[in-house]
Amino acid sequence: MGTLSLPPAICLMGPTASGKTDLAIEIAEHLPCDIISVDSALVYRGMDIGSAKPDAETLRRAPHRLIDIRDPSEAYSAAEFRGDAIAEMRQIAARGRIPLLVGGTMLYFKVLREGIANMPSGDQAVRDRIQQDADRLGWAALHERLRAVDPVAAEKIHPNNPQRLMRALEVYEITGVPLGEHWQQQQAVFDLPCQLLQFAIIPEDRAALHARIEQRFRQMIEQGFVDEVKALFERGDLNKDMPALRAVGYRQVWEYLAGELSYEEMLFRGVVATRNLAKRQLTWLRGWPELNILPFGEQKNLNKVLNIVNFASI
RNA sequence: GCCCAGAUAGCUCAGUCGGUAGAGCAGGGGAUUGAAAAUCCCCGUGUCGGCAGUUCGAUUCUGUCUCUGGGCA
Repeated sequence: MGTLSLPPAICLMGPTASGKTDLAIEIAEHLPCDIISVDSALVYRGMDIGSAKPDAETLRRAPHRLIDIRDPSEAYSAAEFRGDAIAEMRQIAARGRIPLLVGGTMLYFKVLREGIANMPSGDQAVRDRIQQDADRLGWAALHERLRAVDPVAAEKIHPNNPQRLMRALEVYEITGVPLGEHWQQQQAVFDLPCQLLQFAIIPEDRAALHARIEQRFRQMIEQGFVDEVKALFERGDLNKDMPALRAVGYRQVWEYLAGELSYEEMLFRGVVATRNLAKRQLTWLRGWPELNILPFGEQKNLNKVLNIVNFASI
């Protein structure tokens, strides 16, 4: 582990629609905490309803950092998140307060804890070039190309996974060093310089979470989700391949607005996409190290968190 | 009432020239290093609508009944 140059922080994780935000705000009312959002969709401005971003009133009472820091035309990344989050944690600690990291983007939590290899960020020009090769030769051929220069990565990446093949080829093309070697070079220096007290809301009953997800999606629609996406749709400079518009719900409403889906189909697929997301989030959480598990929708969760935090004497 | 078309996995359907069946979606499990709310991998026994007949053998052919569409009266 690296040096513990920062005081401990609290993490609150869990699948979508599990009530993380509500619990976080309660915690912030009882402890001197400042909230940092750990969410790849909340970073986008103008994406409020469909991302279940806390409303303006809530944000006034309990400010969230790392929300609304990107335009939907821009990309954000796990590596950027790590740098941003640590900077915010330092600031919060400097004021003698406790960072409370809340969200459902599990890769961000992982990268925060364990670090990320020092590699170049994505380069659109390089990606376009690789995509052209893929269109011409097929991804199977590109997988072979990767195997020749980076057998370690090729072994780990399935030939049907264009996104990861793309990234591995991109890193090699830009640096001339295989992804596999970058991973090797990753050192303890990347470890997070502070202790984390980790909590996760994990629904015991999947059906209950599914019900909540469907109810919430319908509620978003009632609150004007379609108009929200319509505003993005009509800007004219956005498209549905951009990371922001690939977000759950936004993609389906976008396709509805583009005439590719009926209203009913959009509703159904939006709910399904959200359920699938929750499942993937729960997969991350299963076997997550040093986790304090909180049941779904329990009043006692706040006390449980306060007790454990007290015990850890933060 | 008559005619036609259907009835197969939770849903939409394919298929079996007679040897008890498989896709997509849903659902479940897993992976996860600058797109991660992304991307990808694995998982399919179901009285093949009921009953009867032909047959060594019927989900498949025949008859009949029930139900659902559509048409004609």
